[in-house]
Amino acid sequence: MIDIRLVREDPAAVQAALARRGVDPAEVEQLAAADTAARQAVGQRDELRAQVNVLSRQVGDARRSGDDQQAARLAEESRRIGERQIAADAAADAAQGEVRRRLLWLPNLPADEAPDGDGPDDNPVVRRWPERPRSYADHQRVPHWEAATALGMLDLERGARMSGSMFPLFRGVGARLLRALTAFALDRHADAFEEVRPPTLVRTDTMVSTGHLPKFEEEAYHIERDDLWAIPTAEVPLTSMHRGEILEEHDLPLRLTAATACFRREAGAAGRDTRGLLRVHEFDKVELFAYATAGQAPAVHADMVARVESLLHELDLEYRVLDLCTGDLGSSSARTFDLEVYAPGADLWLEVSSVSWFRDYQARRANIRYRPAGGGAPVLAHTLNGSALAWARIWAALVETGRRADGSVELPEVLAPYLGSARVVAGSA
RNA sequence: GGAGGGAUGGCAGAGCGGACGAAUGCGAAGGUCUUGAAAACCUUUGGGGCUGCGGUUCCCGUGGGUUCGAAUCCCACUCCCUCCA
Repeated sequence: MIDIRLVREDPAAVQAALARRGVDPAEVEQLAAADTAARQAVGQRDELRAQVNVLSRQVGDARRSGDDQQAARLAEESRRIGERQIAADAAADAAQGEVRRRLLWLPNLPADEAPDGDGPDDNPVVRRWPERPRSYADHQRVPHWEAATALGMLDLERGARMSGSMFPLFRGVGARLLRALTAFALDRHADAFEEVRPPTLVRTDTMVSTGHLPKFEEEAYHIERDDLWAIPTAEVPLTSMHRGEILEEHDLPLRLTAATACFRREAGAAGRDTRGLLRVHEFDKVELFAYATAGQAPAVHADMVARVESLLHELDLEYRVLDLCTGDLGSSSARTFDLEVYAPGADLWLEVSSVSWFRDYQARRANIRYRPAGGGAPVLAHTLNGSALAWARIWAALVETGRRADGSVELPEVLAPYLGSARVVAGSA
């Protein structure tokens, strides 16, 4: 949620900021009007409450001094006001609910530095590595769903038999490669990030805290019988890890990393990039996450991007960094860098990480604060997160990039400690 | 699955219908004393909303209810602990 006070004090600024991402200024006006109405309703309710409280105290006093007649009279008067208060209560609750509903649906304000744009085509490329585009041999121009299936690393057909299409089944070295990548990434972040293994099924509140609900309900798997949601990213449970808490400033930045499965319905994505591992309903991912002060946040954000890039260097994959424009920025995010890897076989840039700074948008939903080192009132924390990395697509890019003329695949040197001799995958035939 | 017990401020823990937003202890911050520290003593020490900054309102797991008045009584739910299967 954005700060309602900002809407009160400078609605034009909020309108201007949100207009950059296509929000109708009328929505801000309606929110401001709802807020005004809510404050009035709450004031009326509190006024009646105050009267009831005064009379109740007087009833007690009268009782104690033995004046039962006076007590009964005061009680009766208080009861009458109490009856009016019932309506005032309902009005105040409804008005506040309306403000909250509107706030929950409103996206975050983009950072000033976030580039303007209408959609994915307007995202500027801020960096690419290697600087000079690589050239690829013909044997690398084979898509992973062919190359890997031939080597017995991937079995999409049988995966689909179990769960439907877009639920991949990895096998043999293919399965081991996922385990290797996860271990590799967790090891690389162990210096600064506490490793966590959170639950992958979470309550509704937990999904609301990050902004995945109510707006993106269609994108998530929901287990109705138990009213639990399958997480689309470890960001969801990690944000709620300290939900409702007041942290100490000296504990910040508080950094966490987690390897989990992630689940996405990919509603509305029908027909787009559906082959192989390009777009799947379930994939493993290592996530980086941080709670920080406003002052720390930019450096923490930059560090996360640097860490992701460092992994990509080590895996020796060609990649580029995009600065997401306002038209493509995630709803909760103020600023996001996407990292895309080049997959020569599919001849596509694949998003493998999205490193986002949410400012206090999620913290306000999740009520995550910290106490300033010098004392004083608690302050909302900033949250940040990024994948490091999403393995299905990395897996695809590694297979395609590492494919050799004889059809075998050589995986990066850096994975040797995790793969041993399996680093080179030859046909099983 | 069944039977009990519990959930109160940073922590421990009292309160079980009316000056209770909450005793007490510990912890923490400031002060006195001291060359410095410890000890001792004094003071302060939960969070949110609205506000004409004088106030006012809400929060004792969550949501309802009873009552003039609820941390306290009733109901439901969630979570924790013990025992049984």
